[in-house]
Amino acid sequence: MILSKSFGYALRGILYIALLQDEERRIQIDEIAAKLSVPRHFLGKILQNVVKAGLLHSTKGPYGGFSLHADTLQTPLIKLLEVIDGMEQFSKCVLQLRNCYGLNPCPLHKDIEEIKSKYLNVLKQTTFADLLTNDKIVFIRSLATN
Amino acid sequence: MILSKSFGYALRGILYIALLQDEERRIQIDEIAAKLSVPRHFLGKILQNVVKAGLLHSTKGPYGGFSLHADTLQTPLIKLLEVIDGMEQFSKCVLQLRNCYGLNPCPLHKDIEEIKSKYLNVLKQTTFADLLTNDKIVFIRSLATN
DNA sequence: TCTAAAAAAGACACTCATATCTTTTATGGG
DNA sequence: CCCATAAAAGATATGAGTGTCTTTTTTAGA
Repeated sequence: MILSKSFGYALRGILYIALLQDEERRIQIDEIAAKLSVPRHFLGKILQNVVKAGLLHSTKGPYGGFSLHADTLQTPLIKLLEVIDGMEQFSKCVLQLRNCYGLNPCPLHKDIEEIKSKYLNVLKQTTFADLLTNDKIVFIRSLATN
Repeated sequence: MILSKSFGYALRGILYIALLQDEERRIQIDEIAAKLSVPRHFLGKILQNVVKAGLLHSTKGPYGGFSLHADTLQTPLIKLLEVIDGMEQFSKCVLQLRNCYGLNPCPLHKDIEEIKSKYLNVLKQTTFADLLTNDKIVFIRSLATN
């Protein structure tokens, strides 16, 4: 799997918050989990890490919940991947060989490096904002597990 | 991870056999596991599936071991991926959404489909033979876990 | 200060990929 | 036919990712 399930939950959660938050309202985990059909407590743990990483803000207690930081929408997806899955998949050889580089590349080295680099570019160049189209209703549908 | 550990073991095993087998000699699992530094019994189970899938031949008993079928070298890598990891990663949405297609694509749909398709093409177009360069010594080094 | 609401944190369970060890089955050669 | 060899098969273990449930901490408002 290219992206972990956790990454998918995190991304969908962030986009949902981005769409529905406003000055007055923070978004609660119960609402996100319900609307996206995602396991509530598991999502909680994931968003917790996103908060620690500074991509989300959270407050406890009544009227609490999650909201985006000012600059989160301008953040590239790679930042989220770092937080959730880590970057090992990019640094490590696909065949998991320790000395795969330079004069001793693994048989798949060249072809796979090319794909990895295209993939990395997408994640570096795409921001959360780039994913938010203007048809909100359709978009929210596209976030639900359905 | 794009390719599973098992896939790496299987590919390396097949290439090792391809390089060192001849009319007289079949290659034993003990030798492969030792030379590639791969867990012996785990590799056994993996190659067993490769045999069932018809990409390898095996014989038990003295002078037994593994050998390639005549046409295995001309087989594309995708065939091995089907056997080891399955093709679900290509058919499923990266965010694991059931209804991701057409009018209701997930936010990452377009970009990721493009990468998947490049990746799929590499696996379809590359055969085992394509991976066998002519510098055998260096190549075997490139197969070892090291 | 008390209460209710909400995230954080901790404990535990399940599944799957990976790994190890043991037993069984098949086979070539004496 | 027996023995040694080698793969196949079965049982069990480990770790990571995923998921659930319970308890703790924080905070707004009465």
